[in-house]
Amino acid sequence: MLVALFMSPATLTSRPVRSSSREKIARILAAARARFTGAGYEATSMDAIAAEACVSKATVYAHFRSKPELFAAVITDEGDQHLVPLAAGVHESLESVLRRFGREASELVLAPSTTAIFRVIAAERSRFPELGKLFFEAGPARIQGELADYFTGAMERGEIRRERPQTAAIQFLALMLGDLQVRELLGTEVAADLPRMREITLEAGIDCFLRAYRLPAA
Amino acid sequence: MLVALFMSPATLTSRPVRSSSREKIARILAAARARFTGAGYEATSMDAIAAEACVSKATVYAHFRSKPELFAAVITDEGDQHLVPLAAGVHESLESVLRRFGREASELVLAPSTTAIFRVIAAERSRFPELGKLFFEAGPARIQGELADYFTGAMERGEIRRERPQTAAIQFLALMLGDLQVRELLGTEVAADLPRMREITLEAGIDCFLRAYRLPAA
DNA sequence: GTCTATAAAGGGATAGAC
DNA sequence: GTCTATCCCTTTATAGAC
Repeated sequence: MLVALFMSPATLTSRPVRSSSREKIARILAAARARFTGAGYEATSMDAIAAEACVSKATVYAHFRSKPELFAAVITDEGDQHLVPLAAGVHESLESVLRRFGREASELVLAPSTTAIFRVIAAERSRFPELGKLFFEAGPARIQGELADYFTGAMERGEIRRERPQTAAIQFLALMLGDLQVRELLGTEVAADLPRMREITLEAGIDCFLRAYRLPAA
Repeated sequence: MLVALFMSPATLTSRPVRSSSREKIARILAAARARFTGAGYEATSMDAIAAEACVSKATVYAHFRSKPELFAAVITDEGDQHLVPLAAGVHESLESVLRRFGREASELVLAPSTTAIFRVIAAERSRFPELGKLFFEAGPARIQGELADYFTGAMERGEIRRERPQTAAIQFLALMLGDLQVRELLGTEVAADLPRMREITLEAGIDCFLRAYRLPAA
């Protein structure tokens, strides 16, 4: 009876079903993401996804019309998680901003989960051409843009040499990664040493960039 | 009769068979390479490879025990094609050497065939861990080593600032590629503009590197 | 060595009960 | 919406004739 006071008829009928359904969809997406990024698109079966999500295969098909559609949903869902916001304090030095931003960008790009999703998008490029562009725009392009905007200001303030801001941003990011992204994509056992390698590459990259771009303070 | 003079019995019996067999193996490898790099490992069927090589599937299995073995053979075969030899003339300027080497490396790494093989190796990293390492050692690592050796000499000659040669090599190569490798892997429609983008990235990269590393001539 | 034919298993997708 | 059971096709790999 008390239960009836807290649970309306609607809650007892349609609501629990819909709520449960939402959870199922979330579990399906999570399972699909794990399998697709772990084993690849073709090597992942709908059976495996259903099993990992603890639902029947028919339930998967009730929410996603087909395997390609589920894959697209996973990648799109990944969406805007690949942006590094760059908020420079007014009194912060150039070097300090670069180090902070460089570290965040490097950590994000070289994170195993990022590498895994990158791998599968690159692999399925011919089957899902639009997803590659989508990922590039949501990730690398926005990081570049963020940094280019900062460089525009730094050039106007006379902190760094005038050059195309976009070019400077691309070069800075390339220096932050060195060969680590390629190493990770190919799986050359950097995993254990990754944090150390990242830091070394970061410091050397900042040094190189500043030598090439820094202007003596007025 | 004349034919008999030029074709020994051995040629008429065993040789043609073995020669034909060699050709078949070559065709199988070529077909496998095309399919694997084009559609990916899982999406490529042994039937498709056999058909493209114009042999029966049983013939494929007569020469390669399984699909994984054929894949490994393809990647290994790719082998040492990814080295850029760096022969610097004695009287050649630093800038000229860098431009020549940078262009060759950039063209090699960004070639569609290289990108395609890179994609499939990265995608199959978990199933074939050793192939990723093999590719890195045969390709990027050797290019880095070649360049690092040159930088060692250039540092001793006082042409560039002293720094770890390996670090300088990695930074130079990163600057040569900018974001073009990532763009190509993801398929962001640079294909048409690629030669122009390569050249722009190359010049900007050399400029950046020289500003960071060049020492005034003694 | 090379072929045709086939075995054995797994995958995407759906029918139908609840 | 969710499940069980099933259809139908493709895939890897092999058997057996030549």
